[in-house]
Amino acid sequence: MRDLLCGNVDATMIGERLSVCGWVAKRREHGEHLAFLDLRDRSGVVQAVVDGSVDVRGEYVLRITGTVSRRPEGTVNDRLTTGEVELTDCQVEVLSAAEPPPFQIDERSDVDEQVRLKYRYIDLRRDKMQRNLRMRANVNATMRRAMERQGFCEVETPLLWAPTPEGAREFVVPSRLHPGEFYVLPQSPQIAKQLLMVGGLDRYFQIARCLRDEDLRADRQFEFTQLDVEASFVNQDDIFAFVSEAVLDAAEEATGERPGPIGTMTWAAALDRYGTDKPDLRFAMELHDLSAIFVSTEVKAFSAPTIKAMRVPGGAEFTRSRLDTLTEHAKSLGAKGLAWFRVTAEGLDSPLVRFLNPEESAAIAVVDGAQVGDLVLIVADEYALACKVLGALRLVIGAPPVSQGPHRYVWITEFPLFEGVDEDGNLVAAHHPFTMPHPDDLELIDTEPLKVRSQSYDLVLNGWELGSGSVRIHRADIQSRIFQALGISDDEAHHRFGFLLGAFKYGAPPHAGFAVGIDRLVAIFAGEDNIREVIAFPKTQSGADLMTGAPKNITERQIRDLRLKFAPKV
RNA sequence: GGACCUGUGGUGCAGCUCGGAGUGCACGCCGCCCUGUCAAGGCGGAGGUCGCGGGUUCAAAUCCCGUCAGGUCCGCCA
Repeated sequence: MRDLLCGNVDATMIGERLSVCGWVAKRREHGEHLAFLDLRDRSGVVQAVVDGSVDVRGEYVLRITGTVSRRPEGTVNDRLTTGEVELTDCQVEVLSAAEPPPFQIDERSDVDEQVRLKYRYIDLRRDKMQRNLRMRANVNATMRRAMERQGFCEVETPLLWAPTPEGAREFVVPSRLHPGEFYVLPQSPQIAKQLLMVGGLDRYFQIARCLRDEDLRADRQFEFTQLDVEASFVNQDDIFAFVSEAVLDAAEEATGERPGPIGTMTWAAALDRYGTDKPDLRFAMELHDLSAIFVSTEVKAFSAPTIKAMRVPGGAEFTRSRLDTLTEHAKSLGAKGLAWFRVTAEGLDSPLVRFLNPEESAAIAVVDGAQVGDLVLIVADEYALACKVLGALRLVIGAPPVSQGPHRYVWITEFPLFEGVDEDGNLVAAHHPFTMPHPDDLELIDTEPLKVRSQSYDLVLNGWELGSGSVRIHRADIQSRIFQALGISDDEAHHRFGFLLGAFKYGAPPHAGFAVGIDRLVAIFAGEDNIREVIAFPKTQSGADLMTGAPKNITERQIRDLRLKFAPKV
């Protein structure tokens, strides 16, 4: 039907008679004797010259057969890759007529996302969406090659899985053949891939869809895609090497530049220095601890276990209203307040300054090498809250847009095994209950469980959590101690994870794994601050698909077959 | 569950503080003119439940209350 793509027509073809197919991107009519048509397909645009008027409108689908000709002197268009040539003596065949689209398909117009999502099939014609989805396909292909090269075997795992309550809320699928019973869609192939290790697959990967019925965000959809990895007879460093290879290959494919090796940082250091477990290393503004200086302070606002300070370069210029906004932000995150100190040539400037003793003033004035013109922000609270609040302010004040700055990867290691206790007083697993504790901390499980580090790790890029993984427990004795600590009885463990524990009885290899969030990875490569821009058919924040109308009612017949009934709305 | 922002011809925006006739801008659309444009140009035209409901008022796009939709965030995301 066509000889080549619109964007590939070039000067080497001059004189040839060729056919191209595509959509009318633009028409410029000059009376009844001359018209220009820009024909667009996935590769770009080419100009066709029509002698006489032509009865087509925007977005008509055409097949144009014409002679590739050099454009006349002075009419070359440098902004088009095909701008040197044009198609002449054109024969135009209308393959499909089109109504005027609900919005204009060009990169200049900024269309409301509600409209774009309703007509996603039109939105996808835009050059940016074409580029993003193509980049995503290339990233997938590159990572798949990297895993295969490293001896990994791609295995598909079920979408209809057994409920394993705990963790993310699961999407539930009613069973027709077993009324009253349910499958769930996997939050991740976690248990399946561990069973593949018991099954001797040795090195598994999958570009896997994961589903979680949790509230959506700019970086979270109900369904998302991971490069899911698990390997036997390996340690944490081996996993870092496998995953780095795939991610760095993907980065090189997407950006044309291969990043250097990915460094590591402990979870404790990340929290202490950046106030988060996913630090954005594109900029400094590290947190500093002034607790020792204020240990016996007279300043009431600073009578707290932890005093955390952050220098804001040039921040002395912040208006009072901006400082108030920052204070409100800090309070909304749970802080009691936010103390600010302008560093001026005459000393510190702050409502609190008259309460400080000279030693305290001096310490604040030199935080992080502060200079005249800088601002120092201080949060006084419990350690974790002070870090978290200042870490959030650090991002609000300093973080560059997603599309700017270098790509700074880091492995975050030694996450705590437990992240606190639930309302029943039981410990809560920070990662999942199959995570191997740090070998040096096994003795602390019974005495100081919250201090136990785990062999789990995250990959972070520019402040985004790209994925996480861990060395898994493969020994029944350790697993049983962990279940005990989590308040999961033998009976309950057997009920919930019996098939996995059963499998481990028959010879489980030591194994470890990881999963990389592909939506987020591609979004950052594409300079998008929202993963919807790299997903063909995403859902809105309320989980609706504006194009299909999902979620929708099902028929009475379907309800009857599934033997469902609905509780009245509360 | 909560906080904040947005909603005005097909699209994007201005108008909203400080109420006074659906007023304006750009793009698109329709008609006419135009033989080298490429964000083509010129002339003319059509197109509106100011998201929806209620309230205040002589009078509401504008003020108040509620609600729906979209977005950003907190909670949530083993």
